[in-house]
Amino acid sequence: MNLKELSAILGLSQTTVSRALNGFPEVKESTRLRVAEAAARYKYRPNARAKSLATGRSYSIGHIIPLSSRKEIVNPIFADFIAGAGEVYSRRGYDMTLSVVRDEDEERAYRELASKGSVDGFILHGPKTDDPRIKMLQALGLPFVVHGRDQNAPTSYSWVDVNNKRAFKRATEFLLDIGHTRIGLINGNEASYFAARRREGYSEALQERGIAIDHSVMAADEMMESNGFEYVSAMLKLQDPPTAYLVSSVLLAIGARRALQDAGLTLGRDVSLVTHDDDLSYLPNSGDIPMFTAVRSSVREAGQKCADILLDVVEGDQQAPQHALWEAQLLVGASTGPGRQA
Amino acid sequence: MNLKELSAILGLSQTTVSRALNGFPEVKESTRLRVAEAAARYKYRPNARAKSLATGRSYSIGHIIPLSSRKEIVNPIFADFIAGAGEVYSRRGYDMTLSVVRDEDEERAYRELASKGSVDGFILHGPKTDDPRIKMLQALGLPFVVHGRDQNAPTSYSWVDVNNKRAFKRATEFLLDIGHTRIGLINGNEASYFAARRREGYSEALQERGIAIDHSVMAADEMMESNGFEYVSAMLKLQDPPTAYLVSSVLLAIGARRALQDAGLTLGRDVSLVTHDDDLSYLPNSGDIPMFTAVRSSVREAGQKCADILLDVVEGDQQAPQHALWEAQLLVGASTGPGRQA
DNA sequence: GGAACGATTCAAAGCGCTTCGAATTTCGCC
DNA sequence: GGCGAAATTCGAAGCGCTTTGAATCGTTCC
Repeated sequence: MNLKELSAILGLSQTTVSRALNGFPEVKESTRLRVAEAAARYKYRPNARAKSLATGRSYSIGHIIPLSSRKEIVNPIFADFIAGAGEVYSRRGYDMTLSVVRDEDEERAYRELASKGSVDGFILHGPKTDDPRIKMLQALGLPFVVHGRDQNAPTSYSWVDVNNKRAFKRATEFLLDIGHTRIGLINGNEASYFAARRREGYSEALQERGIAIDHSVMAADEMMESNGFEYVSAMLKLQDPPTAYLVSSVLLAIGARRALQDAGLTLGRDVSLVTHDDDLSYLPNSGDIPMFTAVRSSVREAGQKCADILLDVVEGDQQAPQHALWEAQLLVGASTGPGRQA
Repeated sequence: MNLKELSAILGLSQTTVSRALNGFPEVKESTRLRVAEAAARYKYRPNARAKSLATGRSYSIGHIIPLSSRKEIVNPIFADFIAGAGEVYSRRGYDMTLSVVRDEDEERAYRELASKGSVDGFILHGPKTDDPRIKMLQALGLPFVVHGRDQNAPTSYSWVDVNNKRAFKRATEFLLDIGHTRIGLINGNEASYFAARRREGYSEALQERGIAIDHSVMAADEMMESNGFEYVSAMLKLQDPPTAYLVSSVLLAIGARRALQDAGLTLGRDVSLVTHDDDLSYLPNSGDIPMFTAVRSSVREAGQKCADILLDVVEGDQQAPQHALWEAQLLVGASTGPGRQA
């Protein structure tokens, strides 16, 4: 069933039917009703391609998911982020166009989706420090929102981010307050802006208490279980291993726990750990007493927020770049306890 | 830059330029070259919407991701599955259209994407036993491939699946062989066909050895860390707790390990565990000695296979339904050891 | 030299929808 | 009863591409 057929059935012009369906004011109310009814009865749905050709809008938002080419890892937060964004898209009548590409093809993927007219805007994931993609997207001219941010970027743009520096500073201070002075950091890849900021927070907290930065208890890499295990295992072999760890994701924390367990150490008693918690649906860290003490911020909500901001821009309701900087909650769980007196 | 402009520059008709670009035979070779060169120089890319309106094809594949409405959980395997499928789409010139919807809206989402003409086909995820979506998709008339299968479905369709029953039977036999007779099962939601099959494999292996099925050591639920923890914790409180566990995902296994650890038990020594391993990129269970003994099958490869099969159908190279039934590898890792003599 | 034919190229219609500008109705009021 | 404005509705053009059927060009062959 297409517009032509539907209007023929109704004995109206395509113009009127189209307007009735799209809520234009110049259609008589009784006509609108009649049209709506017929549309429902014949299950008429406008062809999205034709509509978008006619309007120049595609009603689809592009997400480019880079595949770390060395390790072929998909960032596990995508599932939840996309769930959040996807809810908003559905609600507001948009689709999501996803491209999974290797790092090196990422820029091309953006250009292609844009020049093919497949999307009305983009969500940019995981910006690096001095991320060239931001400049590129601005040049492309399509609206976009960044999940995360890059303060070094030359101009302004919309973003949604967690105050990563503050979160990690607070987490570090929390560990210091309960008596730890030797704190290991297992961070995400520090080329990413968020990880760089977390490290700054960690460093700043230590320095303010006069504790020297020790690179032998700092690591930065992909946030996967095995890395949590590897880096903590390595640090345990040091002369004076950390008595506490600050890690950048629950997956790292789980790996860390495994390493500690293998060494016969118990989390929350022998060693403390604070993790960043993206509140992933399949890795809940909740309950009466969460298993990990954590700085938490929901990736899913970030997805919703990014989508809402982007659609506001796409629909022209908003011109000026929008920002949302969220503070992470500090949640005390079972993985922390007083530092042993050295 | 659009076709009209490009052909004007070249002094050719749109027809010829279009044909040159799309590899039709009736274009003089020298002309084709000239066109290709100009297209590259001016970075011409055909407008996907216009192309698809003209051809009736959309060059996009739909994935509907259901959000478990009770728990709002996104299945963590999606990230890897989509990475696999996405690679194939990119390579073969397709996009992926993703919709995240609540369970109850799923059927509507399929219909909508289909009637809007937004996609050329679908991938159906996680079929349940007697899944109504399969019938519905057949009625819709668009090609589709199921990741997993439902043997109770009335008619034939394409699918890619793991031999879940065999895998779990082998895993159970493995545990039996090394001396375990009391084996707990922490399965995925058994409304899903894959989980039902796994349970069959488990049951069959036990029955063949004359061991009674005991529902008090069987659980089936969402495959998240916390559930692994909860169910194993509960089973540990039984009169005679299992000496071994068979679990349906690495996340469950991780939760199980935590429960065991909290009870002062060590995996591979006091208690054994075999897990299904989807080989997720951020949860690697590898290394010289994998941390978990596992039956493994790559979800990412399944994504690739599904995509390839689907595109073959979409492009008309294939008519008959295709099937791929993969056997899982049984990988011995560190989580299993001889059962204690009771 | 011209008919016949294959090789190229082209003009125009059409995909299904929106939207501009014009035409037609309807209505209030003198 | 008739006029002008407001309320509705309509015809047709256009979005950018593919594709059909026709036109043009260059060769070959008698």
